[in-house]
Amino acid sequence: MVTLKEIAKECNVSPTTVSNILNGKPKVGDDTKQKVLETVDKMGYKPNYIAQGLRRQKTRTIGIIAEDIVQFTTPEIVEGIMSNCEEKGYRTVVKNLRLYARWQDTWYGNESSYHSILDPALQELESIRVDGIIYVAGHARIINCFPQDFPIPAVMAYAFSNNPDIPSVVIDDQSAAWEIVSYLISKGHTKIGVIGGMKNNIHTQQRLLGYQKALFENQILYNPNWVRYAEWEKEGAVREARELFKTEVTAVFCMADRMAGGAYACLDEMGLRVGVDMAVAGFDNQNIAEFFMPGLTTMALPLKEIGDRAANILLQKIQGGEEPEEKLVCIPCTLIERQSVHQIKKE
Amino acid sequence: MVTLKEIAKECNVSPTTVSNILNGKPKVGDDTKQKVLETVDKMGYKPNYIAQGLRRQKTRTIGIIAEDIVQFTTPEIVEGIMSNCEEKGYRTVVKNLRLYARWQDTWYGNESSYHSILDPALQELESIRVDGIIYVAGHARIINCFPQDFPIPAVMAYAFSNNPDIPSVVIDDQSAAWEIVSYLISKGHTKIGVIGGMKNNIHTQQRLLGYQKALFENQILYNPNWVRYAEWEKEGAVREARELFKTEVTAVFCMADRMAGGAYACLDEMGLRVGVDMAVAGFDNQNIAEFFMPGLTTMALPLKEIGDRAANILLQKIQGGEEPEEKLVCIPCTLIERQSVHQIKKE
DNA sequence: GTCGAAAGGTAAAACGATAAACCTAATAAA
DNA sequence: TTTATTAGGTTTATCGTTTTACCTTTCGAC
Repeated sequence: MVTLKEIAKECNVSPTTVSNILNGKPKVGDDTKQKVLETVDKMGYKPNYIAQGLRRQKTRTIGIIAEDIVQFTTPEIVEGIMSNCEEKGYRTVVKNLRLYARWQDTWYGNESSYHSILDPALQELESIRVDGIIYVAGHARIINCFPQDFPIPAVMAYAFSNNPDIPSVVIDDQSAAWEIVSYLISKGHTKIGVIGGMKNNIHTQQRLLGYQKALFENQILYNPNWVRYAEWEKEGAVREARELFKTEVTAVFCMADRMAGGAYACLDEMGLRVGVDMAVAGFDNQNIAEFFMPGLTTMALPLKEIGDRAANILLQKIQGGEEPEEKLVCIPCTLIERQSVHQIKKE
Repeated sequence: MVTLKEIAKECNVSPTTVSNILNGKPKVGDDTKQKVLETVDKMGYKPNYIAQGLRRQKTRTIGIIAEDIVQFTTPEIVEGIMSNCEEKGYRTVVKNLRLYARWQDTWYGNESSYHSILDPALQELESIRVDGIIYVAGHARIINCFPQDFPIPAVMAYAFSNNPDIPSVVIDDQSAAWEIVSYLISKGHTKIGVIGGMKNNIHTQQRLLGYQKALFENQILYNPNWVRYAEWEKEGAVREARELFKTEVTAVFCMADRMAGGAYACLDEMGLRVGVDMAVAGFDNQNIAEFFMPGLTTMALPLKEIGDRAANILLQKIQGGEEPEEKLVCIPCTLIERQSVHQIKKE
């Protein structure tokens, strides 16, 4: 591989001059500059980022820690981070924790097993001397991932840090739930069931609040019997839907598209038609939603934007040294209207 | 950040000794070793991979070039690469070309626009001084991505290189198509339609060969009128299915699950039931397949294994210097049986 | 004619680790 | 006794850049 020094020798100048030219420093003559640039091109010189990093003590590299890269939310968040970083001349290195694969879909390991997975990844990023780190969670919760005095600037995406110094970028669950439940109400539904995720999960709780708020604003009584909890998966949702659809609900708000799939399956069992006999609303706008028949009305997650904002905050911190004024950024979701929610007459 | 030199001073030994201890070299006394290791731990020393990389002229980093990381096949291939590399002590750096996003879903840009996207990514990986590169394609074709005398060891995943020195790891399209069509035949179907992808695409052509082979082995006449081409997407498949289902076919082999979604939609329009009135088989086992109603019988892509094998080949080349004996590795797909294919009586 | 500033450079040190060569004392072998 | 070997180190150079400090020459102003 050709080095600066070789370019310098070829042009009869010092390595310093070549370096100055390539880095756009002033005080170089036009003819020298041209000759050097030509030689660089001719000899196929590629700057050595390793050597640069060592000397500059800056790598222009951002570390991304992903809880699970095959989780459906992750690639798009990562892509949001990457494209923003790339635009600003930063590289990214992804470490995949494979959390859910390792915990065999239990969603929650214990704290010590978590740290035995996380800490080596963190170590590694420190050894690479990344300039900053973004942690991409698979689902929202409060995570104890960065120690109190963590030396590298960091940002959380899609979850909260228990360390108050770390900014977090999350979705606005409550408003999103409010929006889609309000939509159901606008279509004439007043008896609206809910199939939530895990009961103590932040997504579930916030979305339930949004549901309650929408009901309250429309003076609809909140009936706790119509609120059921599955485990974010289709099977549990089928089970809960069977019970729920014994009641007089005309619509159901499922807190995940996968669970809406369970509601569809249950209705199919019962010989009822989605969007005709029962309205179903989802959440996530996972790619499966458009293949449901009829298409699932749902809330689209602003995944790419989450990554984008997280990167913005981190890079601002790194480049300008400024702390963001808001430590918690909530991004709104978007209603995607398909055919699973029908209009009914008000009673 | 604490350095080797500081550890050395603290322990009254030379930096070399500390380095030797940390790298497991022989010729160090047990007491010195223990003292150094304690100090390393106490002072929180993290080796500087940047400095290591510069001195060793090896970064233990593999570059991954992804055509599009949000393409459904990509994350799992990448995960396969990452977990294999991690196991062997290699890091990975992902560059996302965002090809399909940039080409606005046309699937094919022209050669010069392609290189204006690829070349900077390649340059960047060279500047990082990666030890090797894996190119992860979004769909199979012959790609002109590495120049003839490319100086860094490289491997293609999910597509072919036009440079014969570069090994490729791809799926065995023909056998997979043969397997699922044979399955249809085993269920009594003899009039089997096909909805393929783009006509000149390698996947399409190979899968068609598998289809023909299965027919031939069962002495079923090949009827070209039953073979239609959509563009890998649902909408085109609906269009083609409308025509196809005017014929006497009892089953259809769709070369992508998304297109099977189109067949489902068309059958729904016509008031026919999948898995009862018409058998539908897919390809990909994309996550949507299990949410189809009834569940879609399809071929699962060995994505993780593709990544795993590609990494194996690359690392062997890097570590041992051996060229792989086979330049083209085909990985078989797996039949996933759900409910979209029913048994019919033979005539 | 001298002083100051600017233009256009160069030399040497440094970033943090490691490889290669070298050193010393103790022990073993001849 | 002499020589060789080994254990347990140390010294020095080096990887490819960039930074800091320094050096000329030229030109314009006074």
